Amino acid sequence: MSATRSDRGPRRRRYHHGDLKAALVDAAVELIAERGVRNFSLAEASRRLGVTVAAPYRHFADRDELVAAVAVRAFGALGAAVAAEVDDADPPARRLAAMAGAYVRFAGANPALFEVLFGSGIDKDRFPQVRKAAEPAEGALTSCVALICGDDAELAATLTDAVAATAHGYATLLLDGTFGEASTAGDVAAGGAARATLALIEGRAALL
Amino acid sequence: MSATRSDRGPRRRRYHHGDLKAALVDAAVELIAERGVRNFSLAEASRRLGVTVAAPYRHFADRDELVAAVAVRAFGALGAAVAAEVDDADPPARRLAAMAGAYVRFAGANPALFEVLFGSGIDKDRFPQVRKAAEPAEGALTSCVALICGDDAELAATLTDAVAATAHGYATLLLDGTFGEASTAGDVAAGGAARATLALIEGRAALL
DNA sequence: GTCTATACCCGGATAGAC
DNA sequence: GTCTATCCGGGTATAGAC
Repeated sequence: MSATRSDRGPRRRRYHHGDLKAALVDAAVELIAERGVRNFSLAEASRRLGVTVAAPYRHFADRDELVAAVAVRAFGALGAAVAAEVDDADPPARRLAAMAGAYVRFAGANPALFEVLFGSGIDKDRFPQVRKAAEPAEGALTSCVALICGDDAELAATLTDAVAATAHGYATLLLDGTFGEASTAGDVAAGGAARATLALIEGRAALL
Repeated sequence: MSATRSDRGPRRRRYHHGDLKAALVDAAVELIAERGVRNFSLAEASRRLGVTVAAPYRHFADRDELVAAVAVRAFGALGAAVAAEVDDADPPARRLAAMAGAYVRFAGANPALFEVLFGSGIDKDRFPQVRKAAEPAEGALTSCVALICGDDAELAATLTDAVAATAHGYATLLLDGTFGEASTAGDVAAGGAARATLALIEGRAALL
């Protein structure tokens, strides 16, 4: 048993040097993508980086704090995906439908990240950064709805909820397998969300 | 340390007698309601029943099999809650909206059970009973939609998805705290889901 | 059908050396 | 800032007695 540490196992270079914090977030994203948030552990992230289990505690108070960091990143990616869908040349209704579709498509393409955001019982009071990170995406939604509803603030608020809930529902059902496991399921769900959004807009008089 | 087993702890009577299987499902429902599916363990359920950790394995192959049994029960309760909302005297649109509201209200009233159904990564291929248990609720939905869409099967299928996704979205956002933590949040979400359902019906032409 | 006992593995978290 | 070493707790699952 005289094996030195570097003998056993296909570990990467160690992080004696710099940004272990950032490296941990990267590793966490990878691991969560591979095995889900549920089975994610600080210990395994440490192992993957070739670092001892004690090291992360210099950078994160506990496991949850690292998961929160992943959530911040995930909200950023989600916001970018939705914003990328906005084409100012399109009429507002079309834009809103595209945003709903992008939301669902993001969930289908990044199920683990989406799960971090909504299925990991993360404490948003303890980690206000997470709530903060969600604001860009929310803003894109509300401002687009405002264009449709004009100055009817009550309708705008209700329609915003309805569109958000519908897109979110398609996304979660997609991840639950309701639309099948095939690679086409994501497109089916995204298309459904987009058209449902249009239907909500058309029938919005019934919202009040 | 000569304490006999019955000395330590406020255990209930032991189950040397009968329906440990049913008792385990009951205990699981309680525990999951108290602490969530995530933190549910066979071991703790055993403890609560005053039974050793080995006993459950006579009745369930593993933890997941017990969780699946809880899911079957939960789907039954959900189906009953939705069906109870159907009043044949009402017009179909109103009925559908009421069902959506009932779905959301069930989630708000039984967050843990709802979480078992959709947030516990339960393998529905391994446990087909779970999928089976969902059918009554689905049937109530589809048959109501059929009354609205007449013989347009494609529209019916799309509207069914849209209504389901919308109700599901309101339910999951409700449990995520989006509508606040107050006791009124459930009613807000349920009302929103019902009205959004009406809007989807009104605007259903945009679904195709 | 339930018990006792135990083997096993894993994760969280900390103390103290370097 | 990372290491070594370790404690602690918890859950899963099995073997074999009763």
